[in-house]
Amino acid sequence: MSIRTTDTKEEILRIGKQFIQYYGYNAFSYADIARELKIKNAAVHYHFRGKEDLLMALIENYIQNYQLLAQQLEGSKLKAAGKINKFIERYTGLCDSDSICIIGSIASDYNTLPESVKARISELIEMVLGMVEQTLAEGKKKGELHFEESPRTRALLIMTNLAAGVQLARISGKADYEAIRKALIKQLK
Amino acid sequence: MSIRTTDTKEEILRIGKQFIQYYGYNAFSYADIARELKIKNAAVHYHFRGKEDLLMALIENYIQNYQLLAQQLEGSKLKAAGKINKFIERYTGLCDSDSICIIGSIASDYNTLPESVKARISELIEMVLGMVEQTLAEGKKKGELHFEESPRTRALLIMTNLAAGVQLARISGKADYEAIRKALIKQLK
DNA sequence: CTAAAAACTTACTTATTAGTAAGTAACTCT
DNA sequence: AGAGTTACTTACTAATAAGTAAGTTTTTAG
Repeated sequence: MSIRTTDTKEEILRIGKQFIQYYGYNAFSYADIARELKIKNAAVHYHFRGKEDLLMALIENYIQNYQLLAQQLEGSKLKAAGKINKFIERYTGLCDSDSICIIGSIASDYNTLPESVKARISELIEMVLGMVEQTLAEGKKKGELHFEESPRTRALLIMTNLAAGVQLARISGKADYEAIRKALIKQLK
Repeated sequence: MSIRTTDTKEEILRIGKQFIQYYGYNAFSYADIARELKIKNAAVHYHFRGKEDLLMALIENYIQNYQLLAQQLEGSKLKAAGKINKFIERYTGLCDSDSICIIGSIASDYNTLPESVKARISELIEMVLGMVEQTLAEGKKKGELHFEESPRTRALLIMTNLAAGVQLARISGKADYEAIRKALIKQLK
């Protein structure tokens, strides 16, 4: 068993994710990925038959990643506000690297995607919204969080604030994102 | 003086706007516009030297459009809530045509744009946010609107809810947008 | 050590992209 | 009516796009 210092397939995923978050899905090519990793065009095609396959793989990664977060939160002693903050932190991280979340990025290009990908994105969004919704519902039940709307609506409000917040931040600056972030936390108290 | 039934330049702008809002800025080409209008590629280049120039023209249109709205609101007898509703209505309209707002669309492709365009988008966003902020501030002062945050922050929250709301709606359905819309209105009471 | 499988590169193809130079038709102004 | 201007079309170019077939190197497993 040898130790592999670099795994090309994972590197492609890493760069692909970076490009989607930084430039947008329809603004980069396999050639760009190849150039970045100093491999050939065809090598990218070897690992991912086409761009859609790469995107699909990234979506699967994203889903797994959130499922992992769900498990961690379930087994944690964090209060509801702390759990919500874990979601918020992900967006704050994006903001720092002038990137937007994959969902927000893909949302702009949504009508250019094949049905198979659209369907999976839909599931991903349902999952994330469901997680936030459940966390909010529990927090409210325990008296840790306070809000007027239904948990679903509150989840929608929070996630749209965050998704568009990072989009806005790279145009008008991080101060606006920070204002949003602080307001979100305060609103739940 | 002849009556011109179609003005190619305006048709190009119309289709360009449609494509940006439906497919995204980096997902359509001049050839697509030409095909749609049954003119030649070069005719599009004649009116707009390059894609950036077309985008810039659309941004200018957008700015003018909002300035017009600003004038209309200033001279109107609408209460603050009614004015805010005028902003919301624009997004509701987009939602109905499976489209997203130009700003949201461009935000995804922001890092692929030349500095000149970036700067103008920045100004556009400042203008829109400023308008909403001012409306909110006046409404609060008159006791017509109620919210905790600063007018700027509240404007950020509303506009990000709307921008990402329409993005979300074409993936997860219009019901989610409607929930957001109603919550926004209710929150200000 | 060796065969097969995995991970590539080389060398293409076909389609699309943005863009332009040169020509033509139509309108408009005097 | 004729000259200039406007609004195009025709016919390209050069660059980039996705994708693939065939060959080569590297790794792994027996």
